Parts: sequence; C-alpha cells; structure tokens
Amino acid sequence: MGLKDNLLRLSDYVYVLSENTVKGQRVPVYFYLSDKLFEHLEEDAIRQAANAATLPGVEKAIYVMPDVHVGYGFPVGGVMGVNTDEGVISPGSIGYDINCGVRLIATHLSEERIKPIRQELMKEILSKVPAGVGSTGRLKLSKEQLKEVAIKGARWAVEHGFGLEEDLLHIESSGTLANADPDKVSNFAYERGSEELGTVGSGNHFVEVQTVDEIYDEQIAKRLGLGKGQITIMVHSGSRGFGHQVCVDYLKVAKDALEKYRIEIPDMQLACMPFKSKEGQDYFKAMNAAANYAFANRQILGFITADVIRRFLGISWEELGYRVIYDLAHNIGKIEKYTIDGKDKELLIHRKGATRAFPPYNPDVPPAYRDIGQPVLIPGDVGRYSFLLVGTHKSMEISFGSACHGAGRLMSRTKAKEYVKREGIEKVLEGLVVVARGKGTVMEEVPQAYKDVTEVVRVVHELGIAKLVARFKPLGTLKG
DNA sequence: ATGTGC
Repeated sequence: MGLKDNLLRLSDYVYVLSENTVKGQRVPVYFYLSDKLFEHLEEDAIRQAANAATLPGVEKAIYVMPDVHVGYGFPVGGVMGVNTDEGVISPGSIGYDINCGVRLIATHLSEERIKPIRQELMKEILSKVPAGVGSTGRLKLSKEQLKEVAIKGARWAVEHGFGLEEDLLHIESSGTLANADPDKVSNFAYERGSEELGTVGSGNHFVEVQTVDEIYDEQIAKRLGLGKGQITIMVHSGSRGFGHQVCVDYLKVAKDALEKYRIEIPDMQLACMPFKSKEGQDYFKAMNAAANYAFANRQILGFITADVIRRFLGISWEELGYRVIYDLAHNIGKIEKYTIDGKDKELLIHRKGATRAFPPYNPDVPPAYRDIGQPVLIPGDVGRYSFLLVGTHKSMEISFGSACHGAGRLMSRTKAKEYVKREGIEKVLEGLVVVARGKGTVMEEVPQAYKDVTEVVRVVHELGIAKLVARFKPLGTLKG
C-alpha cells in the first residue's frame, strides 16, 4: 500500500491526494496525468508533493504537471503557492537551476534553405557557441560587472551589443526582475559565474535550429508571425554555476534557520525560511539576481547563435529576420495575486519544472500578446518536437497560472548510457543531427531516455491550462 | 541542473 493507492481519479486527466492523507498535510495535491503518464508516476514524487503540502502558509493546493518526476525535495513539475504573510520560501522547491528556461527566436529563413546544409551549419554553431559542464564563454566578467548583470538581466546583454532593444518587449518580466540584490549573492557564486555567461550548460540544455512543423491554431500562429516550414532557433538554458551556487548557499541558510523559526518539515530537502524573515528575503533577492543572470545568458546565446547562422549564410540581419518571440522561466519563485475562497491573497508561487501560462488580458502578459495570452514554450528532448502554446483562463483556476515544462526522464543517466552502448549511438540517434564537444551528455540525453513530450503537451491542452499553437521539429541540436 | 557520482 503506497500513496499511489490513495490517489483518487476525478476525471480523465485529474487525480487528487486529499488533504490529511499524510501527517500535517494542509492542502490537497492535484496530479494532472493521462492514463499512460499515471503509470510512470513515481511513489517518491507523490511523497515529495505531499510533503510540500505540509509547509507553513501553503495555500489552496499543490499542483503537479504531467511531466512530473522526483526532484530535490519537491518534484520537478510541481507548483506551490505560499502566502507571503505567514508562509515560507523553499529554495529546493524552486530548484538548483534558478531560471532554467526557454527562448524562441523566429527567422525569415525557410526549411529548404537550411536542411541541405544543416550538418555544416551545426558544426559552425558547435565551434562558436560554448556548451558543456564548466564550459566558458567569450566573456570574462569581474564581480562588479556581474553585479550589473544581476540587476539588469537581459537588458545588460542588449546594452553590451547582444541583441536589440525590442527583444526585451518579448521576454517574461522584460528580462529584468526588480527584486534582485547582488549583495545577497556569495563571492563563490560570482567566481563560478565569471566566465559562464553566454554558455549552454549540460543535461537537457541545448541550442537548436528548428522548423515550424505543425500549426494547431492558425489565427494565433499568424499573430505570432509563424508559418509552416519557417526556421526558428530555440535556446534551453539557465543560470549555470551562478544560480547553482545561490541555491547551495541558501539551502544551508534555510537548514540553519529551521530551529530559529521553529519550522518542522518532513524532509530536510524542503528546508525553508519564512518569506518575510531576513533569511527569506535574502534568498528571494539572490534568487532574482540569479534569474537575471539566466535571462542575460539566454539573451546572449540566442543572439550569438543567430549571428553565427547569419554569417554562415553571408546575409544581413534584415534578411535573417531575427525576432525574439518569447523567453520565460520554468524554475522560479514569483509573487502573484490569486483569489482563494473569495479572499484576495498575495502568494509566492514556486514553479519547479513548470511554466507560467497566463491568460489573455492579464497585465503581466506583454502588450504584443495581450489579446492572445502569454506564450508558453515547451522544449523537446534531443530529436523530439518542441511546442508553443498560449496561457488560458483555466490555468488561473486550476494550476496557479501554470503548465508543464518538458518531458521528464524515463531512464536514469546510467541506464541511458548502458542502453546507448548496447544499441550503438548511430542507431539510437538515427537521422538526427546532434553536435557536442563530448559524447557523455548526448548518451545520457537520447530521446529514448525521456517520456514522450507530445503526450505531456496533449494532457495540458486537453485539460485546458494552455492551448496548443505550433510544433517545432529539430534540424540540428547543440548539446553540452 | 551542477568546477556531475558516497
């Protein structure tokens, strides 16, 4: 008898773990899954979500997206809203990769032009765009310079020649989060971050050249300037060692503060501090600083990748038609307002492997997209489709304005490596163009190691928390 | 995710 047996199926895509199923559980936990994805649901992921439901100040419900898997303390794919007056902030429930996120860039190029030369083009991207664990970029920034990055985010990158002013109009929070304080970030984080700005990283992070492969909503796609056979660039990356160190530093602060604030938690990995406490505010300000680093990172990566393509083809920026469609986080904590039981409340929404999906006419949706809803970007894994959706009103009712973020692992990294060694890399990656400096990450990230992102996105669409607009097929992928 | 793993 595990927790999975306690899940109640409410409808085709909704399961609930009622409140008080586990000791101290304050709110129910909703799982958004198809029958197929329910089979993959791990007992430990349920346990982690239920544990989070015991945290002080947690409101309404914990929501778990269809791409759920076990994480550090809180499951990847989890959404938690905590009252900013009485509640806590939990670094582990935001994740080690603060502002891990996705950027989508449109071009005027056509699939016919790129497909025949994709192998050579990807080699060029490999030689110019740094990727991999510990990889360093073309920038080496002093602590003072990084402090500026931490305050300005994507704006810093634009001011230093990486992109256009108008790019900023098409990024979540304009690519600059206001509540950042660079003085709350440790010297070690500045050391680790000094040479990593403008680098991809490892794991499922990538830079990809894609083609628009399928349109689900003609009207919205047209508004976004997207049509079949059009070339796009997608960037999936985060705050690298800088954000990682912020998380490490404040997990320690949180553990040390548990006794001081008399917080009892069922799992040390959920170490947290009152949001309004000095420790909580320090972490929040450091987290926003790291999130700004990540916005700057994707701004640089997207722009230099576009520039490599432009130079490779020997064309002008005008002919390339570089245009940022959107950029947003899927590992972050944000202050948002919700009405719960008729009361207006301010919540700190923890999204860990979950993407904001705000509806049309929400003031946080950029003016350019106000009437169609906020773009939601779902990166595929190697060789798999990626997706563009838009947020809906329903997400505000049943998921704190959130949707999924990707696919989620099926095989462990070790298992994936064994599988690739058994089958052979050529057979596993049949027909895919994947470039990387080393083989290790590619072996760990083969498509077979992941759940099917198409199924994940289908659940989100059917449930109505985001609406499908377009699908993107990879022509070439740069991995770490 | 991560100057990757007890």
